[in-house]
Amino acid sequence: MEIITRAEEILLLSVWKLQKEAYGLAIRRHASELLNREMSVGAVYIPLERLVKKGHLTTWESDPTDVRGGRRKRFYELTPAGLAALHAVRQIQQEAWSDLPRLAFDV
Amino acid sequence: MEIITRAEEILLLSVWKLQKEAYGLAIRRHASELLNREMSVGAVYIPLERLVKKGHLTTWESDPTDVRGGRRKRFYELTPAGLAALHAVRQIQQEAWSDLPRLAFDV
DNA sequence: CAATTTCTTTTATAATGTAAAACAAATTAA
DNA sequence: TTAATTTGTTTTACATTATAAAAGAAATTG
Repeated sequence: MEIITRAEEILLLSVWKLQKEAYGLAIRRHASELLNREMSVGAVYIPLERLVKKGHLTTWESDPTDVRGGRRKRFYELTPAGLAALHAVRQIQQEAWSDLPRLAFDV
Repeated sequence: MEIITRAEEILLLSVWKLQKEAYGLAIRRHASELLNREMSVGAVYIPLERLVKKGHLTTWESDPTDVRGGRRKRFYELTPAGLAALHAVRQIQQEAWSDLPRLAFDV
């Protein structure tokens, strides 16, 4: 199992969280909130495309809705492989953060 | 606060964990165990050097010991800034992993 | 059909990650 | 006293990932 990067983790979790509203700009907004800084558009779409290619996400283009102007949305959904990758990284994190000794400062 | 990468997180936590034994190859061994794969030498020393430059680690070269052959060790220690960076990333992780809805599969 | 809105794609570059090779400093053996 | 061995670090060269900014597309509204 290839370990995912932090950007990939945040994007996969954003897709998971947003469920039926997981499209590019909404993912960008959510991920930006998690990170407390505005992500650029490219910093979202390019990793998303990579995650699709790796099989961690599926994607499709929506039909136009009659609710708004603007271009069609591209939606994303987590695959079982994507979920497995998240579980794997979670496990590593928990292991890495366990049994840390006291420090000389700021304990 | 610049968010650290996963490699940086693993290396900082390894330094923290190893305490007085935090030198290059020992860090490599520990981080490799955490990730369940052998990290190359460069994959450790280069990010370590970057972390020193960013102020997240301090480093110094040991005196030779009379216990073994081999070159002197370069030790590393976490700085308060490094600890703060770890706390920051930890907080983001906890937020990102909270309140996730049920999935259609493998729940 | 021009203007506006919402959204995605592309481009170009910077930063990070990695393997492999080279190099260095110590001890031990011949 | 030097060759061999051991342990460790540094350098090099390249692949992958991250990012900002610009461009392009598809929809609605005036």
